[in-house]
Amino acid sequence: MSVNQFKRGELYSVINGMASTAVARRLQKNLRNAGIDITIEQWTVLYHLWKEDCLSQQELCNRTYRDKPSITRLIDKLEKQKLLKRSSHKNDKRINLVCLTDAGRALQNVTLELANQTMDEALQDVNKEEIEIVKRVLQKVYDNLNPTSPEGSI
Amino acid sequence: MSVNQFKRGELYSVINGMASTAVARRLQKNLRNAGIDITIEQWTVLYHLWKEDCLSQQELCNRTYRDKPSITRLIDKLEKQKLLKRSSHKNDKRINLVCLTDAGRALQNVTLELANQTMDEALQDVNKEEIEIVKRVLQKVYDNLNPTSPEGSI
DNA sequence: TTGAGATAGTTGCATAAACAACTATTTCAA
DNA sequence: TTGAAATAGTTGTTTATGCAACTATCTCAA
Repeated sequence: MSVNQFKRGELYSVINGMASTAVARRLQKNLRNAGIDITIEQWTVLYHLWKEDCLSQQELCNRTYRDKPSITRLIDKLEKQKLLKRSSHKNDKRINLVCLTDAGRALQNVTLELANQTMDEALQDVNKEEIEIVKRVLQKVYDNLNPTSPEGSI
Repeated sequence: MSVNQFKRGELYSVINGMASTAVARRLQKNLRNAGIDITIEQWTVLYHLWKEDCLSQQELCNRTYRDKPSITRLIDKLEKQKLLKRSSHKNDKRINLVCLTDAGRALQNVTLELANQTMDEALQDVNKEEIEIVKRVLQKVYDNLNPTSPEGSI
């Protein structure tokens, strides 16, 4: 018999969606209220470029857990808004390097502050230890379902 | 200073998406492999009807954490597939009662088994206590961001 | 009694997701 | 050396989301 056979239906709802959707909506709202006109999905791409600029699209796929078509289209939009720019890799013409523009870099501080604020709202009255457990469990869930994923990268 | 000021950027990624996306993709794949041609979003609607049949669309919104247009369209699709049926409320003509058909009821056992199986895959090597903490924290996150939400309903 | 406001549901528009099928380039082994 | 397989990226199709604006019905207080 399954170890987790109790109330798994409910568990599905918990892990899948409700909290993450609420957080996403709130961050989107906070961005909008600040007059910043990007979606959270676009923000996520920028976030990874702020951590390390000039990544390939494939690398952005790995880091954002999205598939290649999704990244292609997100980058299309961000390039149209002049927040980043595609350029060819010197030695490998298959690869697009995606680099921030000044406008893209300019969004970093404001939006990270908004994201932090959003997480503060979300995590009121949740203590550090509990947060660590949630992080570890959700990472474990991910790894269980993606055996060959890049290790521990969040 | 914020209580949760450590690595909140990473936290965002954890709570928002990566695990829930992985679970959703896996469940979708398991459904597909079993030859069952519905999306997980559609499945979620059916799930709540299996728990309690003949709910209003508004009630389905509350229970699935989706907005009204989303539910309208999911129900459009499910009605087209003859898995459920809209009917008018006797006393209040604004309300659509959404009830399962025999075909809709027939999917219950098979797909719940697949969902349980999926959650077992996802939660390998995660113990009960940790799961309870994750449930509690994510519910807390949701409540923090949705002050007037229906209590504890998962 | 009536009409303003609340509630239930629908439609339109923009964005994003998954998946399959496609092109271009590179790698590597026979 | 060359060509099959691998890798990087794009396009098409279907489905779903959020938000705003809309219609229909109901409630309740002046």
